[in-house]
Amino acid sequence: MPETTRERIVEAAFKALSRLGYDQTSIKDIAAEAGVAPGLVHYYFKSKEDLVVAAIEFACQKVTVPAGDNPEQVARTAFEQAQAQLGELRDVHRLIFDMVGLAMHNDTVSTAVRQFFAQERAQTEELVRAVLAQREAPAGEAAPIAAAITGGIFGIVMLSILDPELDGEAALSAFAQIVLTAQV
Amino acid sequence: MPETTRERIVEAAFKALSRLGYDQTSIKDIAAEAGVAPGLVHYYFKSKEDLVVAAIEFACQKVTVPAGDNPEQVARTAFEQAQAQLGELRDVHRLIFDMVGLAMHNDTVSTAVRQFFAQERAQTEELVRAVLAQREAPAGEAAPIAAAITGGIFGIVMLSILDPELDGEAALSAFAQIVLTAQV
Amino acid sequence: MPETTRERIVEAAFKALSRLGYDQTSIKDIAAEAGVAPGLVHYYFKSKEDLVVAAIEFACQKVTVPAGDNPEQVARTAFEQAQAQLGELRDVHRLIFDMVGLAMHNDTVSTAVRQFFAQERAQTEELVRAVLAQREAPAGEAAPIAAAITGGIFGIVMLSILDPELDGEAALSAFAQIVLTAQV
Amino acid sequence: MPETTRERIVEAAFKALSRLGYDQTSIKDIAAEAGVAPGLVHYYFKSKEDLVVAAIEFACQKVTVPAGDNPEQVARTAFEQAQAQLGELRDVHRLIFDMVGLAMHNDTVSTAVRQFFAQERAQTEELVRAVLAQREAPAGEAAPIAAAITGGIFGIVMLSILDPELDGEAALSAFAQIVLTAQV
DNA sequence: GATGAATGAGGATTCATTCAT
DNA sequence: GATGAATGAATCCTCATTCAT
Repeated sequence: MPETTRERIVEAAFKALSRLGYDQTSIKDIAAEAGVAPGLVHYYFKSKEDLVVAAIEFACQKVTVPAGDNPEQVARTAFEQAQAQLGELRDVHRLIFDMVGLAMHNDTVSTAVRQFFAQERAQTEELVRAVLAQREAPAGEAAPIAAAITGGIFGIVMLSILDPELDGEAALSAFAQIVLTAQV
Repeated sequence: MPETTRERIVEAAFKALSRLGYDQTSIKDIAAEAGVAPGLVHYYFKSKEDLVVAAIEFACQKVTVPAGDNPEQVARTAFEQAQAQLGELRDVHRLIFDMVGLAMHNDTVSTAVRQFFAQERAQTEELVRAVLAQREAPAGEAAPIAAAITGGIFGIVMLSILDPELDGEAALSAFAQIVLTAQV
Repeated sequence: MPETTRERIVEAAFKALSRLGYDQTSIKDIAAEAGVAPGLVHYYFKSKEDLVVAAIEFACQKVTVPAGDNPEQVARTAFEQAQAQLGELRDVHRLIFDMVGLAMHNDTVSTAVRQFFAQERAQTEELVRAVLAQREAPAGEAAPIAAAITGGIFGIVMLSILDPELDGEAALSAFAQIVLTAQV
Repeated sequence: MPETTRERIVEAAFKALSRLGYDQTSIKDIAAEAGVAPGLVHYYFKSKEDLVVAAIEFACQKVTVPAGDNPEQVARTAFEQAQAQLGELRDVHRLIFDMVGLAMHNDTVSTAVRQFFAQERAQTEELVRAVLAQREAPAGEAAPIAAAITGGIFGIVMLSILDPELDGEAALSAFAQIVLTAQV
């Protein structure tokens, strides 16, 4: 595994940030997690902020997209995948929601977080267009619909992370049915 | 308006936290905003954490609920209100999303944030039940549906706060249509 | 001795800076010298820079000026005083010459150091004018003469601090004779 | 120009130190200025201190001395040269005055700085002796006189570097007249 | 209730120096 | 000779918290 030191640090940052949250994670924590000296972190990253951005980008890579020929079918799969990721990508989600707070007050981080969601929205929009085309419906509302669906999924994920009592899978199921049976 | 010192501090905390974010807001900032000495904050609140909880509870009070006889109509109003609150309650939303990050790593705050969303979900669930009853549909799925709708709205609000380019109102409109025309 | 904590810190800064030099003196050193917690230094002074400025101003107060009726006589006394201060104000001089280096690269400190020398120059200029008047000589060149004399004295003091082998008193004597016997 | 790497580093150190000051100049800065890797600096110089000494010695070489048959005339030329150097050797002077602060607390640097001024003083003393001989005056006081003149010139240069408002040339003119018309 | 001085731990960051390649 | 990754100590500064008044 030809992993560079830089990559080790980014991965360590991702883990530590996801576990402890931005302001409870010190550079020292990250260095310890990566098994390097604290000073080395600043050799690769100008500031904590910069490292956080790299960690967010690392998180982005963990997100995968379903593909297929039948749009309606892909949409179903996407919802199922969202349910599966409730567990699989818990660390990514924790990081992202932690960063949302930071993003509201920090431009650099804001850009990275926005990119994460923009990427999600773009993929959803593409799928929405395909489904609308399949249904021979007008595609005019694809953008707001995609925003609504993306927002919807992440909102549900957020609630489910915050409240372990809440059945996230059931909520996502309900959301899937709502979306897939709606008249648009 | 017989506002107590304690209330002044809570309100100042709400303002400062909403504006600057949790870890950029110092007790000194809050004391300055309230016009009191820093030491006094700890007279009323054991710790910063405790004050934050009070600020979250203060934010909860700002949230209002639509009411009415016709459930379907109330639901429509609720979505419209959500759109209006995109602007009106921006400070509340900023505070809440800032606290989400904190809540994932801090039990005390977690409880307060969970309560905020639980309250929202409970109100939505009640409305969902009413609508389902009106439509003579089975009410079994009311809880997950309410979770999906609540999550959906807050997810969209979150995206719209993060990205000023995103048209939150249009997304909420699309979401309203999706939810109201779905077959459940 | 009704000395405030703030004054204790300034005095400690003066002592420590004069002894160790700017970049070898840490805030911790100063706090220790003052007998207070490190954090308190920043309670009174926004930054190390600010504290240094206060220390320079403190040093300024230690400088005294001779006075008298006969200008020529006052001038002689002033040179004698400069010799005496070679020992008495050694700490002030060490601080000032240490700050000269800093002043060349730091605006805040530059202002303070400039003020120190400007004050010296102004006093010298006043004396030069009085002597020229007494001698019934034209006063036109008072400013550059004052600059030359002030610069001269501090230059000699600098050399004498740098090189313990150099006989500062003798050099100041020679300088006094040069200045007092010159035809201007 | 067969400049060795070592020389490139020393020159880069001179430039960087003169521009930024001792403690604002990192080894990395110097390496960058020289176009070499940071590690190489320590291959040629045991420590930053050692490099600084080399830079001071490099600065010494930039200082030239007037020569001639008529001592009184050479003295005049020397003062004129001092005025010209106000601009030409500004970088040397900046470096030297920056190092004065360091020299007071650091023996290695102190030696180098002392040597710089000792060299100046020796040249001045030689000239003083020549002038005194020409005037057929006793040479006994040559050493303190030379110290006074050297200190005087550098003191004026220092004031003029510190305060751009001060007319250094005029002050040096006044100083020249004082020295050349004095009865010693 | 209210003040604000005082504490001390902890954080990000910088940097001279070392060393394997 | 030359590189640049790696180290770890040290620094300034911030801040929640305490407490005498």
